[in-house]
Amino acid sequence: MDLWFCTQTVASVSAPVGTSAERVYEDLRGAIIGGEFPPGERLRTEALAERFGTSRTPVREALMLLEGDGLVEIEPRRGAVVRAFDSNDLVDLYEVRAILEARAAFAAASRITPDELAALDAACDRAEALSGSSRRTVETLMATNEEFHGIVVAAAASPRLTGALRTVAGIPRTFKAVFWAESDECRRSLAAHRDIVASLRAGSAERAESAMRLHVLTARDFLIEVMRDRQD
Amino acid sequence: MDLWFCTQTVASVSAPVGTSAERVYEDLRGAIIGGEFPPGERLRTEALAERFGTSRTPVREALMLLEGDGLVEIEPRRGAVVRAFDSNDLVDLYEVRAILEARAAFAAASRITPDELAALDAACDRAEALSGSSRRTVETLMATNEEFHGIVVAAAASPRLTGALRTVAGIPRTFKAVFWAESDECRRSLAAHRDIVASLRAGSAERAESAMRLHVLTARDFLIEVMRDRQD
DNA sequence: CCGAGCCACTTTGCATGCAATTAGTCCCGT
DNA sequence: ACGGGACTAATTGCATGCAAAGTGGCTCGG
Repeated sequence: MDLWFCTQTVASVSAPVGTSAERVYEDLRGAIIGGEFPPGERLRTEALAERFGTSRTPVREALMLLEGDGLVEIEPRRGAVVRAFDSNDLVDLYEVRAILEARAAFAAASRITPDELAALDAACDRAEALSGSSRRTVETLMATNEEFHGIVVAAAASPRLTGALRTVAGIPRTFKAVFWAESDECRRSLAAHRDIVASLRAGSAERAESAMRLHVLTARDFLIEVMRDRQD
Repeated sequence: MDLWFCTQTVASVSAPVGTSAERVYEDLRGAIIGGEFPPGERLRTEALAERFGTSRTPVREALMLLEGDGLVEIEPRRGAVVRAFDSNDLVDLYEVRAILEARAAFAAASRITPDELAALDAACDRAEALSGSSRRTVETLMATNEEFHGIVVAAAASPRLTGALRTVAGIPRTFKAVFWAESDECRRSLAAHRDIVASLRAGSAERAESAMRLHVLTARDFLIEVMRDRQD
C-alpha cells in the first residue's frame, strides 16, 4: 500500500473536486514550502507526474502556477527549479508583505466578526499552550501562525489583497522555522499577535495596522540577522 | 496597419524568444485588456488555438496564467470567461494598487537614475503634446500612462512589488479609457505625473509616495463616479 | 594532462487522441 | 401548453506521441 495520499487533505479524498492540476499545485506547493524539495532542486515533470499519479500535463500546469507564486523558476527548454531565496530576496519580500498585511489589518479592524476574533484568540491560546522546541512543536506553531495571518487577511475581505499576498506569502518553511525554534522570538511573536487581536477587537484600524507592520518588520529583521550570522 | 502591437514590447517582436504559451499569454492578455474580448465572453480553447496558430495546450496554459492575473475566471469543466469588473472590484483593486504603487514611488525616490528620470520627462512631454480626443489619441495617452507607471515601478527595483502589482495592474482598457477621454481628468492626471517626477527628482521619498497615492486614489474616485453615473 | 568538439541520452514543449462532463435540444407525459 | 428527462453535440481535461533543444560523457587533438 502506498501512502502518497497522506499529502492530500481528507476532504479532497472524499470529495475529489477540482482538476488534477489543482491538486498537483496544492500538493507540490506544500511540499516545497514544507522543505521537501530544497531550493535549487530540479523539478522534472516526469518524476513529479509519477509521484502524483498523473501525466506530465497537469504537472506542467502546476509548475507554471507555482512560478507565478514565485516558488519555482522556469527557464524555457531548461526546466524548473525550486527558487532559492537570498538575503535580498527575503528583505524585499518581507517589506512588501509588511505593507500588504498592515493594510489587511487596517481593513479587518472595521469588518472583523466576533467569530473571527474568537478564532484569533483560539489560535493564540493554542500557540501559548505549546512549549518546548521539539520538531513537532515547531510544525504546530508554524501552522498556528499561518492560521492567524490567514484569518486577518480573510477578515479584510479584499480579494485583490489576498491575491497580492499570495505572491509574497510563500516562503519555504525552512526559513521560517528559525522563528519558532528560538523561544525568544516565539514569545515576541505571540505577544505581537495578542496585540494585533486587541487592536482589532477595539476596532482601532490604525493601531492594528501599526501592530501588524511592526510584527512583520520585526520578523524581517530577525531573519536578516539570523542569515548574516549563519553566513559569516 | 494595425496597432495592436503597441501592447507588446518591440523586443518581443524582433526576437520571438520564449515558449508558445508565453506568446499566447501576452497576446491574449493584450487582447483582453484592449477590450477585444468583452467581460463575460467565453474563451474556448479551440477557437483561441486557431487564432494564435497553436494547439490547445499552450492556450490552456495561458488561460491559467491569466486566471492568476485576475483577468480570466476558470470554472473546472465549464470553461474560461473574461472576468467582469463591478464597482466593488474596482474599488478594491485601486486601493491595493494605490498602496503598492505608492510604495514603489517611495522606493524609487532613492534609486532612480537620471536616465529613468529623463524617460519619465519624455513620457510626460509626449502626453502633453497630444491634444484632442480622437480614438488614436486616447490609445496613445493610455500607452504613455502605462509606460510612466512602468518606469516608476521598475525604478523601485523590487521584484516582489512588481509581481504583486501584476495582480492588480490588469484592468481592461475599456474602463481606463474614460480617464483619457475626459480632458479634465487627463490634465489632472498629467499634472500629477509631473508632480511625481519632481518628487522623484528631488529624491523626496515621502513626497513621491504621497503624490503617487493621491494620483491613484484620485483615479479611483473618478472611476467610481463615472460608473455610478452610467449605471444610474 | 587539459580542453574542444561530437554523439547519444534525457527532458522539455507542443500536438493530438480519447474519455468524462456539461450544455443544449427535442420529445414525451401530464 | 408546460415541465421533466433523455439524448446529442460540443467542450474540457488528461494522457501520450513526437520533434527539438539541452545535458552529459566520450573521444581526440594539442
